[in-house]
Amino acid sequence: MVGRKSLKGDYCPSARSLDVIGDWWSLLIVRDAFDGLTRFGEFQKSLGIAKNILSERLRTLVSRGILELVPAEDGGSRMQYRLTEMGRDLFPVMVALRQFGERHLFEPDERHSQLVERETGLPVRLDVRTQDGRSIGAEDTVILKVPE
Amino acid sequence: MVGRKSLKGDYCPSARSLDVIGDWWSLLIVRDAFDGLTRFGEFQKSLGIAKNILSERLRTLVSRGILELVPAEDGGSRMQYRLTEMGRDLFPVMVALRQFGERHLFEPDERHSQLVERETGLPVRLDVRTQDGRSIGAEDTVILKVPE
DNA sequence: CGGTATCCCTGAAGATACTG
DNA sequence: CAGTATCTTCAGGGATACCG
Repeated sequence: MVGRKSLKGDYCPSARSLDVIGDWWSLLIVRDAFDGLTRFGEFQKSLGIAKNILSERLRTLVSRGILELVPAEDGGSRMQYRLTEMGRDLFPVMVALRQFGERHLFEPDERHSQLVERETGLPVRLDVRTQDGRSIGAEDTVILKVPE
Repeated sequence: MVGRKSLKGDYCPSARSLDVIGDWWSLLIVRDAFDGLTRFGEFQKSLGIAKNILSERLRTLVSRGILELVPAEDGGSRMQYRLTEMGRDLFPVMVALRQFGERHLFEPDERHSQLVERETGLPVRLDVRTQDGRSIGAEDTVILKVPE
């Protein structure tokens, strides 16, 4: 994506994810998609990105299966970009980024947008757990490598 | 970081996070740090990155408070890079990326590394919940914007 | 080993004009 | 409105040489 080698063949799932959505604009587009944006113009206005760049990014995201291009609901001939099921699986990534930002990148008195449950207004959190539900930290984990 | 405007002033925590760790190399360095790497040479070998680039990235990560440079444990005069507490708070981000990659970017028969609890060997998972512990999806949430 | 200093090159991003 | 087509710029990144 930049001047770097692809990580398609890497055995590490995180690396592959970075290869697919690891560039700045793509993540911001996905963020906006979670935020309900669907139209080319909406993304452009929100991001202040050049149209050709946006066009290329959207096309890439569609080709990777993160977004899909579907007829707009308003019945017109226009199309809209929507998150696929795969795209929606990026939700935890977005929440994790948000949580980190909230915790470390705002001054105490500084306000920021909040992610809450629609029905109840309760703040949304995210944590790492074992399969049997115990919450754990990085220190408690280890990576099992694939034998080369 | 690339040819783009800074998001320091953005009200969205996700955007700010991307501003701090949103480039490819930084995330891979952080991944390796979680994996236990601490030395310049270890990162270089693992990533195959040019030394000047690695040097600059490490310096940036230190200046942002993600990594810290501490005397090596072996008593020598060497230093080592370690995750700060703030850096360790990126753990959920890494796990989220990993989980997405595992789910969507590997063939069914393809093997990948695994993140497990050290003590028990149990796989590690991550999910989004409300404050009172109910697991929820993106559809159930909404973003409360900060009034401009 | 653990970097710093240069040089160069590529390609990502912006601006702008144009099209259906 | 929703893009495509060009052109240009500029900084990120690789290679290499050098240093304590």
